[in-house]
Amino acid sequence: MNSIKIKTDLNLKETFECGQCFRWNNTDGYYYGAAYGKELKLLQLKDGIELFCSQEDFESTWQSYFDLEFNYDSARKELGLISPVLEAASAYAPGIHILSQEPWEAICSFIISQNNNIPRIKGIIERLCALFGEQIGDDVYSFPNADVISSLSPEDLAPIRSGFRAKYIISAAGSIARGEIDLEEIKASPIEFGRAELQKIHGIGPKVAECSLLYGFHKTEGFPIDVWMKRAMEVLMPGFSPEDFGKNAGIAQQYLFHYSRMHPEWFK
DNA sequence: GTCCAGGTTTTTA
DNA sequence: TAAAAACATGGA
Repeated sequence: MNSIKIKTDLNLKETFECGQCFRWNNTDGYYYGAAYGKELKLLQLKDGIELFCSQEDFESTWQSYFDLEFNYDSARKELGLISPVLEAASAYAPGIHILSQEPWEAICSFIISQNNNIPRIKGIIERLCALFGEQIGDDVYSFPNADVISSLSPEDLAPIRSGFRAKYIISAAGSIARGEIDLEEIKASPIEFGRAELQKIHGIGPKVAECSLLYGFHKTEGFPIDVWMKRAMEVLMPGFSPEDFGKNAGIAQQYLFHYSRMHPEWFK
């Protein structure tokens, strides 16, 4: 397998473990995962990353998936001017990139995330892929598309143990498979359209919609507010609102979310 | 046994 | 209309 070395500030550990994605795992120093129907193995280098894939796959999929062309350094500098706390949060994990996940995967994953914890979310998604995705490698499966999921019953989903969220997953898949919710149109439209459209889906409220838009549609002005971000804004950024962070609010959100989750003692 | 987890829906007052 | 309870599951 040939590999490609890229010079970048992207840090795999920070990016994969900051709560935006659920399908990447570290084994013996390498990261393994899948997206867009392709598996990938990665290695962190001192001044970049090494991807074990073809040049073609890099250019068609991974370059944009990992947001390698965006200047995070200048975004961090701009955000740092807003407040010292935000400057500290962005310096805490400066290698975080906002991934461009597949829209349906992001929608489905964050439906599963509601009132749930990250290890269990990962387990549910892993079982969902293994049972209903296509095999694309040695014990690696694609994320099952909405058409496949829409034809299932809650009983079919019982083995993934998603609990009360099963009916939401099936309902969302149906809305998308039937074309009632147009993912392409959301991608091409301003974020307000996506917020309204996604919240028409049974089981999607403001927070899951916002996560889907930021992580699945790369709407970087998106600013998901969960229990952590609510506390983080109250304690770390009093007087500020998401609009103060501008077009890179989503990046600010990710820095603050990760910074807060790594310091739970601040919110006791 | 109780509490909590990157919320949302349903029920209740 | 707004606040509280219910929703499945599993680890602490």
